[in-house]
Amino acid sequence: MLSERRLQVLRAIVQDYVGTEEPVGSKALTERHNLGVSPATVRNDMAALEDEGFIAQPHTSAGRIPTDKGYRLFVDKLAGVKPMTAPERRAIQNFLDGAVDLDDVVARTVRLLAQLTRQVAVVQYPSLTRSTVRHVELLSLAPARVMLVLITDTGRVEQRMVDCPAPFGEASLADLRARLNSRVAGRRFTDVPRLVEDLPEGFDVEDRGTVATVLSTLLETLVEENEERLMIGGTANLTRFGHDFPLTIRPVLEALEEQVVLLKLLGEAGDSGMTVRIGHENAYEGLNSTSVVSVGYGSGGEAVAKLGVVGPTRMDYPGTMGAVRAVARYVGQILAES
Amino acid sequence: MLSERRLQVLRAIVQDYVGTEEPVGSKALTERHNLGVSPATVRNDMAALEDEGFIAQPHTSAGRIPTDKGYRLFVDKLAGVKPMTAPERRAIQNFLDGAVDLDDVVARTVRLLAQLTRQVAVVQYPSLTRSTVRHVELLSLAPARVMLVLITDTGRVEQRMVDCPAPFGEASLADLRARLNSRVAGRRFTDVPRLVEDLPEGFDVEDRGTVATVLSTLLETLVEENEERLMIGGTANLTRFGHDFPLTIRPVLEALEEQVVLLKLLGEAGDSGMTVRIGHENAYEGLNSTSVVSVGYGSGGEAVAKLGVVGPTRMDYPGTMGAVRAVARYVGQILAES
DNA sequence: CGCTGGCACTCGGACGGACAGAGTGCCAGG
DNA sequence: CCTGGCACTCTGTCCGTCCGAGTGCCAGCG
Repeated sequence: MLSERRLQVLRAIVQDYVGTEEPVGSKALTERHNLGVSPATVRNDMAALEDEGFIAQPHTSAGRIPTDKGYRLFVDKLAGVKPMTAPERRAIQNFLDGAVDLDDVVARTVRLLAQLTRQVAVVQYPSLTRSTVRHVELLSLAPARVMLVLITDTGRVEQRMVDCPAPFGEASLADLRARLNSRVAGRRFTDVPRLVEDLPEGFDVEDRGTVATVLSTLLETLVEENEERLMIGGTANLTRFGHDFPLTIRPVLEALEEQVVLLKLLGEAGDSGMTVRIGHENAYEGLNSTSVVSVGYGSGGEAVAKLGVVGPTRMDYPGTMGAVRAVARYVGQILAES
Repeated sequence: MLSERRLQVLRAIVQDYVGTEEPVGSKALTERHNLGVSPATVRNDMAALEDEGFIAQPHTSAGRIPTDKGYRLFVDKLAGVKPMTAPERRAIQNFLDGAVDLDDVVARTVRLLAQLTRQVAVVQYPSLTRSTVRHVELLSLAPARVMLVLITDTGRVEQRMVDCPAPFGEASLADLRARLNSRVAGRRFTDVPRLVEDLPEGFDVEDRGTVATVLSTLLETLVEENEERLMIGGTANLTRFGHDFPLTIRPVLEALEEQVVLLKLLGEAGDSGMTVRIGHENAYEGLNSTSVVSVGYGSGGEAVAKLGVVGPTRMDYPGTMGAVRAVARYVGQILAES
């Protein structure tokens, strides 16, 4: 077990390194933090911390920088979450309150997060699978062509074109619309398949094919995982990443373009509470020199989607975590109101 | 006027510089292109081209690189558009054919363009203002709450929540829906305001307020320019930009995040045919070291939106223009089919 | 036993001069 | 008008030196 002072030394190293981006030496440490001991003592502590794998030196006779393991300890034990100041809270609320629809909420959230943290922000659209159905609408566009519109409690709208095997009258359509809504409105998406299972049986033989087609399209829409959408922003902040650009930045940009990767990343994060993945803790290799801070948000008590930021492992964890948590909270409120 | 050979020299300089990214000297030119003259002659031509402002040297005694003006001449007079090869055409078609809805078409187009050109791709969603209305749907979500869904001929769907000043019955809603659609279905967006002007007059006094509210929301949706959406991709290609990263790349990333800037950029481009904006020809300062190649695309003869790529001024213009044109053509076909 | 000051050592980054190579401009001659 | 030749200029690179920051270790002190 590490002594109290050694933990303080680690904390000081992380803080200084995050601030200066340069390896920090024993002398600078004692000058900037009054640890009450001499550089020589700090050197001994540093050697111990290095043995344990919390810090490393880029070259012999250079200062130390934290390792992923060091950041992990810092986040877990040495630092809290820095709460937003009152003006910041007001700014967040004002900014989000102006949103006119779901797209706008998400867009504003991305901008806000990117600005607050000065990092890359990622916001997932409220997930279909955890939402409930508000309404299902069927529109006849042509005799054998129906548009299916699905509206969720979070305001998200999905639409699909359905080519029917046989012409489908307005009356039948109205009938289907009514029956469908009476069964699924207000229900969770996961329950829908069970609820509509026997629906075709109530219809005339000639319409059953069409009903089945419509239903299967509906179910597809519900499960289709690749319909999970997300929005990213603040990529310009990547330029503040480090000195060796092309190599570091490229895989990150690539990862950000692969929505699948990002969704997986957010998906792997814990369901409740804030998750911080540091450097190599990220399964995706291109993000090995980044940290991801994410948290669920939702309109009620339950999380319907996640949001977070991607930044260099050398980031201000307390501040970032504070911003992410605060934004998630306010977005939840906005969604609950609408 | 420049002699034929001097134009050839300029063409050769552009081609070599695009290929190597390094200033090109007189000797290298004569070796790689058989111009039939000696380096000394080429040097004289280069001096003339430099006097005219088509090329420049980064330092005394370095090779020459083309200026924006040089690229302009190259694009206008010296190079054509390189057509896609047959396999490339097939690949484009195959890739786009798999799309399931409008979002998917746009997403695939972005990926495709980014891959083909190895640059940043920008695709604008089919514009509302130039489209026609396919259907307007009204859904009652609560006694005084209506959802307005607008479906366009290009498959785009917009929805808006409307808070009514007074409760609005199902019968009235159905009435409004029917009257509204009979007037606007199949019409161009720009005609809609005129067509619905006197609509509230046909309703009971107590419903008129609600009808007016719904209509004004509809009109808002139609004109709201900031609803012009676009999708970008291939930002990872920015890492191939140049050597002096942070400075070059940052303003570009910032511009790409400002959808307003991009929309303006595409908007300023000519309505018909392909537009190439080189370096300082771009009004937006952050893009002064980039070129933008854009073209309109549409489902019929008329363009409903634009797409293009953003890359370094040092780009393969013929190839890029070929790819952009080909993709626009196929996207138009896909839209016409659906 | 832990902290401290001192000391020798190592290494990276900055500085500066020398050098090679590429490219130019100019000029005289064909 | 083209060409070969020549002197010049500039950049990038290599190499040796030097300086400073930082370390590890050790002996001494409380």
